[in-house]
Amino acid sequence: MNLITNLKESTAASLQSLYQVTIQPDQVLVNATKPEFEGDYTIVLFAFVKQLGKSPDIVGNELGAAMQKALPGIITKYNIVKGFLNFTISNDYWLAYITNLKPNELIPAITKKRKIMVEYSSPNTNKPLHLGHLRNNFLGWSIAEILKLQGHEVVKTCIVNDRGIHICKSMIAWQLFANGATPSSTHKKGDHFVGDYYVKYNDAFKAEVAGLVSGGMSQELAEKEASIFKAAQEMLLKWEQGDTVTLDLWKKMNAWVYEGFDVTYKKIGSDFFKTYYESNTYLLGKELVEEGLAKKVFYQKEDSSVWIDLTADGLDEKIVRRKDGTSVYMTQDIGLAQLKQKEFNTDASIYVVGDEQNYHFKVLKLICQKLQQPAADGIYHLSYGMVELPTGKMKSREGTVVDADDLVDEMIAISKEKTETLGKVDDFTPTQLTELYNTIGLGALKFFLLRVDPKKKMIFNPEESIDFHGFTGPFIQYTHARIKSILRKTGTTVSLTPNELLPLEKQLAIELSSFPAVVNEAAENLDPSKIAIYTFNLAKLFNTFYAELSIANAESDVKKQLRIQLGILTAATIQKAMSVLGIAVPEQM
RNA sequence: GGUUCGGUAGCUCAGCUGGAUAGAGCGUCAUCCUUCUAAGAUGAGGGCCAUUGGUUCGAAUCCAAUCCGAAUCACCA
Repeated sequence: MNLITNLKESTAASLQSLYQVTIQPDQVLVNATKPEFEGDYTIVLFAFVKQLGKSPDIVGNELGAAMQKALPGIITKYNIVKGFLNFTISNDYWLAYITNLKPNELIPAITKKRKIMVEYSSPNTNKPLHLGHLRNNFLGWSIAEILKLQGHEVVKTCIVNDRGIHICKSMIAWQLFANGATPSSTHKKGDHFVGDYYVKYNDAFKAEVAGLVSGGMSQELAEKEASIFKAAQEMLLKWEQGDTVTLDLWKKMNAWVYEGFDVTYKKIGSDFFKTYYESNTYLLGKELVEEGLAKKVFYQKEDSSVWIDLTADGLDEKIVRRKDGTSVYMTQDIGLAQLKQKEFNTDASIYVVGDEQNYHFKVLKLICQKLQQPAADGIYHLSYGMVELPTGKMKSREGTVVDADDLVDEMIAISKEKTETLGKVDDFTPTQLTELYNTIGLGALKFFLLRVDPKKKMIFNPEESIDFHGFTGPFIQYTHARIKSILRKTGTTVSLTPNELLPLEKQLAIELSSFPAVVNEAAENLDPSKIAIYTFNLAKLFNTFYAELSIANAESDVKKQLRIQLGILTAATIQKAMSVLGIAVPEQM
């Protein structure tokens, strides 16, 4: 059993037998003891003191003695300072812990396995991926891996927004301005090629509107009357009517985009078990509306449009079917939610979508619950904040975005440059070097985007390149490479039983022991940053350990073997933790 | 205006189910490579935790009000 859980339960049991009070183990607060006090773990006594009407010193002493008796061989001593009960855990406990821990069994299997869908990425086929998509992809992929590490079954999905007026805009612009150019004729990546025409559309549109406005038309009217906009609208209509010429163009241009996306996804390591296309799902939800009307969850207005009244839940009225009988975004999404649940029989469904859609998902979940859809309670919106530039928001139509491909390439180029300057990998083959540059460049980028709380918006300054020192991916990768370098020299065979433990060795053991709890926390909060922070702290601690104590030239063989074991476990924990962030750790760098 | 989310060091961020003297990284300054990889370590400096009031033995953390910022409140997706 986990030591902290053990301490909590033991505290509750001791309080019960000492004072006949019932306290839930969860209510016992166990902290790591602050370095300036003696001990390893601290129990805060104030909570019980009040209830018992005794002084903290008396409760502390009685509880401390009882705990020591209850956990023989684990608690060696205790002290009380101002209402804090500090326990010192025996070295033997930690030595046994280290000796018995297996590098491939760091995370205990959970008992309640669930089937969870994670939907992420959600690209539009009118533009290439940008920095915001990267945050989405890394978050989605990572949370899926964290849940898998815990033992859950995870289905990664992607919904591609491949239809609509915005797609028609780039199609129109291509017809008008491309002269039959293609990605291969211009040597451009397909998604970038198409994205350029989306920008061209907006330029032409703006110019046309400006012309109309200077001719005396109001801005609002000009935006509706611009011929290029009307052409896009007309195209959407043709698309919906199944016009073959339009559909062919649409298929052709989308194919270019997918070719480009594939390259990017492969590079950044995103993968999906199933991809849904909005062109296939946008009509979903029709029967659902009927069902909702029958269940009296929805109601119909005079103009025959269908609505749901959520005012009792503190929200608004929401339309679910237009008067012309077509379904809206919300209805499609409910339909898709139902489809996904049926297809995969999921217990829970996580949507990785930006926080501008918080309201949408709140409503989505509520409607699914009211319709009594299975697993409606298992809908979670992993809401993340925008990535902004120092100048403000990124806008695709204005071309002020940090492009995903460009950024990835730049990170890899920087890692190449730095690696060459340091000159530590002269024995690598060209293939190994390419792989290493990718590993480090992507590691820096992924760590940068995953180390902060997902729900907070973050600012990215393209002028300052992403760091390779300190709280970064490469720092952790470096620590791993360092450990592996030592282990290559010392070997990894451990046979002697250790018998003493220095403070730094103990600190490492304690840090290692908290990994499963960190994974749990990350999974419960859908927050990979918890793992990023933990891994950084572990690496930092190891580096201090490394600077203070020698492994290869330890004081004795027993010490050497103990430290080899600590090295093995630290490397394994770093590797595992980084792997769920999507970051590989090199053997040498 | 309603709802939701933010405001912590010069910058980027932890800490938020209340607990001991508020922590990292970057940047600045100073030390440490003839001993396991210096993408490292050690130290210094840097704070009215937005403001005010409340609850409490104890508040960055909880409550209320105020100020500042963002998102949303589409028959767009």
